[in-house]
Amino acid sequence: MTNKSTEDYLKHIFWLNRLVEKVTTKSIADRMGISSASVTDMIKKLTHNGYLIYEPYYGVKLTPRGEKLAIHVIRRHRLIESFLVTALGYAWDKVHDEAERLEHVISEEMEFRIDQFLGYPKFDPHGDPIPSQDGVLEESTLLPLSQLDIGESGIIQRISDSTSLLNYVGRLDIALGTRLAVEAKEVFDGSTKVKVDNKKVLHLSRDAADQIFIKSNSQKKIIKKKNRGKENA
Amino acid sequence: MTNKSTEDYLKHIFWLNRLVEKVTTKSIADRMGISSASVTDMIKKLTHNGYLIYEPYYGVKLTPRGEKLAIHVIRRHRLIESFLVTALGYAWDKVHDEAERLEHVISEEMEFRIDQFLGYPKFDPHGDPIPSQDGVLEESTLLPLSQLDIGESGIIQRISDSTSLLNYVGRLDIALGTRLAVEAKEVFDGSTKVKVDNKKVLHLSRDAADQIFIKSNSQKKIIKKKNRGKENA
DNA sequence: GCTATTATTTAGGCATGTCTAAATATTATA
DNA sequence: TATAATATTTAGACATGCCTAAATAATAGC
Repeated sequence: MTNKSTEDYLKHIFWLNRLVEKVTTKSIADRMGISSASVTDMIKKLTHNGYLIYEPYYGVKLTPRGEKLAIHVIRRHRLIESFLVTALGYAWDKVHDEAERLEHVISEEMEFRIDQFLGYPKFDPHGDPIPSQDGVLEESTLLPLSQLDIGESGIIQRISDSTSLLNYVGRLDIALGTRLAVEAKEVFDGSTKVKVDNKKVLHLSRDAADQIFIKSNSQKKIIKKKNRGKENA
Repeated sequence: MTNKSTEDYLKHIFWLNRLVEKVTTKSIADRMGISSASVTDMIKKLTHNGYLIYEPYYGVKLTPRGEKLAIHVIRRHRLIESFLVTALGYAWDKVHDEAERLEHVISEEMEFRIDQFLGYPKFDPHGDPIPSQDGVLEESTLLPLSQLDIGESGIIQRISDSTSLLNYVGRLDIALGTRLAVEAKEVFDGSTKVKVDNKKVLHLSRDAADQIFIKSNSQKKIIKKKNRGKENA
């Protein structure tokens, strides 16, 4: 079996790869909150073990083997989150940390039994797609709230799985399924003014609006957008 | 939080204490399958952290703090085993290893939610008592099969939670609730000949008969008996 | 194109938990 | 009780994964 560190590095690298052009030593260090020197060491080990290809200053790329393991960890994470909500009645915005630890210790059998218990779900409680058993992770076709134009509206389909974000939106009383309409966008700081369910009006920061995903009424082109931050599972 | 090693040492010491008079460095090393030198090191750390009192050649004793943590780990282990059986349909003799890993990572909240989900059970799937939330572990009043006399019979209430034993009894097709009657006992090796549910006849080794516990029809005195082996949770 | 900034690696450490081999202490036995 | 057997500890290593400080390499800006 692989160990926790390996799984964590590969998971973070997998997500970084969707966020930035080059997954460099420093970007990994920043994301994981550790020193670059430590990352250098681990990159050597992961490369040695066939999970990565590395070119200094250019960055790392996951090998098929590395990507497979990363996606497997994400699958376990999302299945566990779903299970905690469904079987144990956890609030959907409180499952992240528990899953973060459990994802490294459950057996294949437990993974399978959870999947079965849940009826082979396609999405987790945040609206994130659950990778299939054979390692396929669906690409999202949803738009971040930050890309909706003024006057557009839609329903929240996914909210990035980050503890601080979920805490925040939890306090705002919005969740998956909530309908939002964009009333205004502030050029200065990129914040968005939205009307919630035709009632309350909220101001969401650029950061938040980047991580809240909408199925728009007028579903339009998806623009490849680079943001940053420690979202995802 | 405490770490896995600390929890494992304390758990093993707790059980050893019920099995042998003196929990020595060597007995811990043997039980855990590691070297005595390693145990010496860890005893120092655990003593330093207030979990143990140690006297060379005499052995270790858990402090109240150490015993509390050991029992807490046992509680988590047994709740997890129960949960895997009840919620995920695991076979009762296949949950040990999974629980062995999960017991070190679940949160207090998860422990509580599992307990609640199960309806605050008093016993796990092997018939072992689950320690209460405030750290009380019931003493068993059951008799090991090895102590029944010829002609006595009873029902299996508990089978020690050891992977190899459970594997063995699983193949023999006996489980909690099975009625056994003692037909003969072999003086030479301590083995027991039992009739199962008035049908099949089985020969059980001394080792197995020590770890299968019976509620006898003629419930009699409990004799403090010392056995050995890596049973328990 | 050179210098300043930034990124990366190396060197040397530390903590954890394990090992083997050798030294030392204790207990058991003849 | 002396010696043999056993238990324990010490010494020196190793792997993992992290650190800081210093050295080196690359990129960016003037």
